[in-house]
Amino acid sequence: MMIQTLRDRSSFHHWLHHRYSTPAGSGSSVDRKTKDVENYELLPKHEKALLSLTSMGYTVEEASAAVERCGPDASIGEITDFICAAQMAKTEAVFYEEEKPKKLFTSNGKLKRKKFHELEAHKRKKQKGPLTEEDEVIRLPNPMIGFGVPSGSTAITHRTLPDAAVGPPFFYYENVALAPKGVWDTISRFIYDVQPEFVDSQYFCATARKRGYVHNLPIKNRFPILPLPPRTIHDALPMTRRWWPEWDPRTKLNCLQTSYASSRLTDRIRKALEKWGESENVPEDVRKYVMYECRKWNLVWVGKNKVAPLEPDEVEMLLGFPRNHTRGGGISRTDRYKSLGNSFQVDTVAYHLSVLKDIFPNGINMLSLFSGIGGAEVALHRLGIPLKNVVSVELSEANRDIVRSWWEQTNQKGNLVHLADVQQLNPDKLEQLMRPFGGFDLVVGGSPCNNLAGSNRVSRDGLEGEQSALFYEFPRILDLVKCIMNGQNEN
DNA sequence: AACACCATGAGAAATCTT
DNA sequence: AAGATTTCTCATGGTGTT
Repeated sequence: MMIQTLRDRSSFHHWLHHRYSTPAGSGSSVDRKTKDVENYELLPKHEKALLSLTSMGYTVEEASAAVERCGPDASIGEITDFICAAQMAKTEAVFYEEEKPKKLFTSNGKLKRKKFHELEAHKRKKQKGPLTEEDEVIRLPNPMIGFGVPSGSTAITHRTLPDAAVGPPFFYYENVALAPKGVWDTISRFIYDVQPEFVDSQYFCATARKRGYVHNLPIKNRFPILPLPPRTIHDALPMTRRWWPEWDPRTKLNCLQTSYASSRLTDRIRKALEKWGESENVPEDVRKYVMYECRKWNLVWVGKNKVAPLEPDEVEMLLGFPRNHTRGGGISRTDRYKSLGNSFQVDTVAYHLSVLKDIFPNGINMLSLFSGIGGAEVALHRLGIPLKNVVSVELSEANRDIVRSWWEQTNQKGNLVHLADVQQLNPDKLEQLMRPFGGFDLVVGGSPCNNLAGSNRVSRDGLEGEQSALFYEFPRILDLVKCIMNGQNEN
C-alpha cells in the first residue's frame, strides 16, 4: 500500500513540483516552506539574540555570523561557545600571510559572457524591505569549521533538527561550499530544511577543501580517525622541504581539483627563476608571478627552480585514501586525477560519521549515492565501523572497479551491491534491495558539482545544470527509503 | 583589490581495432 | 595501414567572499 503511494508519485516532475518553490515572481505557487517561515518570522528570535549578543560586547559581524550558523533555536550559551571556537580557530590559523602584490597576472577582461545561473539570480530579486525569507540567503561561516574540528577546543554539541529530518535513516549529503548564490538554500530546502554544516578540510589535513554537508547525525562526541594526517605541506610532502624557497609562505595546499598544470607552465616558471641564480635573488615581481601560479595550480617544489603538480599518489594520500587506491586496474592517469578531484576528504567525513560507531557497534547498512571512489566507505572502514550491506550507486565503471577492488582487498565481510544510475533506482528496485536486511541505517551522497564549481568556465549553470541537477535524486531517494522503512515498521 | 575555485572542450598524440 | 577510440596537453573567466 505504501509502495503503491510511492509509485504514484514516482514521476520525477510531479515530485519536483511537489517540493519545489520559486519564491520570487511566482505568487501563484503556494509552498509549504514559505508558509512556515512567514509564520515563524513573525517572532524574529535571531534579532533578539543579536541584540543580546551585541550588548554582551560581541561585534555585529561575529554575532550575526554565529546566530546564522547556530540557528534561531540555539541558546545564547551555544552561540557564545561558537564565537569562542571561531576566535580560537582564527588565532590558530595563520595562512597565506604575505605582502600584497601590485600587479595581477591575469589576462585582460573580455566580453561579458551570457547570463549566469539566471534562475538563482531571479530568486533574489531585489526586495530591499525588511528581512523576508527571500533575502535569507545561507552564508558561509568564517572560519569554516562547521560545528567544530578536532583541534578546536570548543565545539557545538547540540542542535535542533526539523522533525521531518530526524532519522532513521541517518543521511549525509555533500557538495562544494562555494556554489552560486541560492544553491545551498535550495539544497537545504529539499533535505528537510536542515541547515548545512560548512567545513574546510584544511582544519583536518594539509589541503583546503571547502564543502557543505547536510546531515542529521548527532554532533556530540565526534572523534577523528588515527593516526592524524599530516597538517602541513612540509609534513605531508617532506621531500619538498629542501627546495622550498623562503619567500613561498604556503603551509596548506589549495583545493585539489580535477585538472593540473601543464608542463609548459612549469617550464615557464623554471626559466623565469633560472636567470636569477639563488632564490633569494629573485626579484619581487617574479616571486609574485611564481606564487600566483603556484597557488592557482597547487604546485610544489621538487627541485632547484622546479615546481610540479602533485602526483596522483600524493593526492590520494592528502585526501586520506590508502596508497594506490585509484592506481592500476585499467584506470588512466587522467581519469585518476578526475576521480580523486571529485572525491571526499576522508578524515573530514570520518570525523562527522564517527558518532555512528557507538550507535551501530555491530555495523551498518548503507546506501551510497554518487559513490565515486568510495570516500564514505573508506571513512567508515577506517573508523572501525563494520560494513554489513552496502548499496553503491556510481555511474563511472572505473570508479566502481576501484571500490570493488578496495572491498575485496580489505576483506570486507559484508555484501556490496553496485548500481550504475541513480535515475534508474525506482521504488520497486529499492524495496527489493532493502528487503533482505530491513533498511538502511545511513544514506550518503555527494552529487555532481560540475555546474556549481567555480572552476567551471563553460557551464556553471547552478543546480539546474546538466549534471548538478542530479542533486534532486538524493532527496527523492532519501524520501523513498524513509517511506519504505516506515511502511515495513507498520507491518 | 586580492584570491580561490570537486571544470570543460578542442585538438594532438598515443593506443587499440580491424 | 587505415580507421576508431582513448588519453593527454593546453588554454579558457567569472563569481563571490574577504
